[in-house]
Amino acid sequence: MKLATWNVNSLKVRLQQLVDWLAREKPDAICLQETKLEDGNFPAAELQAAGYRAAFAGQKTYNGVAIVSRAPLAEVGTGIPGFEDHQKRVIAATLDGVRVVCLYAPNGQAVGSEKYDYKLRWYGALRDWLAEELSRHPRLAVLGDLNVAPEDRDVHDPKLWEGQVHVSEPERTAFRALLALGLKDCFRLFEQPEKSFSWWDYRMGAFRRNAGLRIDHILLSPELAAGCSSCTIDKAPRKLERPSDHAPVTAELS
DNA sequence: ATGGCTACGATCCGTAGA
Repeated sequence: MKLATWNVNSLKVRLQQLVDWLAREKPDAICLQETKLEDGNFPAAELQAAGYRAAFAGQKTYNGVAIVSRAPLAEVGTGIPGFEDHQKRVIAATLDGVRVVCLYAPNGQAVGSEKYDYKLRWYGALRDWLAEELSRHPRLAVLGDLNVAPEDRDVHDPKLWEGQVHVSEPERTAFRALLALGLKDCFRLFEQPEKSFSWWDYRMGAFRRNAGLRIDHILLSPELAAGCSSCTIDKAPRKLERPSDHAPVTAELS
């Protein structure tokens, strides 16, 4: 099984790029973030024509998540149970016997801001919920834009970013709390090129300079991690005209 | 230099992203 995640930064703008990517990479499922579409405008017909069905939870302008899958999607749920949130950041579904959780973590804006507090609260609620999901679903895959660069090697210039949002110690601690549940950072199960990133700022020629962060992640339960054979970041879509600022991340499972 | 793009919904600028 091939699973992927991609923050498309507007599915309306990136639909053709997504359809092209699906045709080329043929994943079994892809988790999308920042669709920025109300559910009535979700391009279900276009994706169906490409051979995929979808579960989605969106809103205008901001946020919005979707799971796009070849197999039927069962037990679809949205949001973190018990965590009141009008922002559409979470959708989960079961496909081919795998529980897939698609996440768009809050950005956090600036350390100490109200949005930063919300990010840490969101992570706390996420941890508790994933602990339950893991006990219910031994085959659990958590994919998405988690908006945390877990280690300094996930940051192009750790000195420049030191203490900043996405890198601050409380955020990294919140991220590690997910790993403490037994989830594995799939990308680090394998030898990877140095300076591997999944996001590059649109400004300052950041992509050309490879001035990026690795903030898009695939976390796997122990059972799925044991059968994982690869995890890669595909930089090709970032080179296209009008790209998303994020690249897709893909994992192969047996 | 604290900016520099991009998307969006609103106008011809503000908010947000990361």
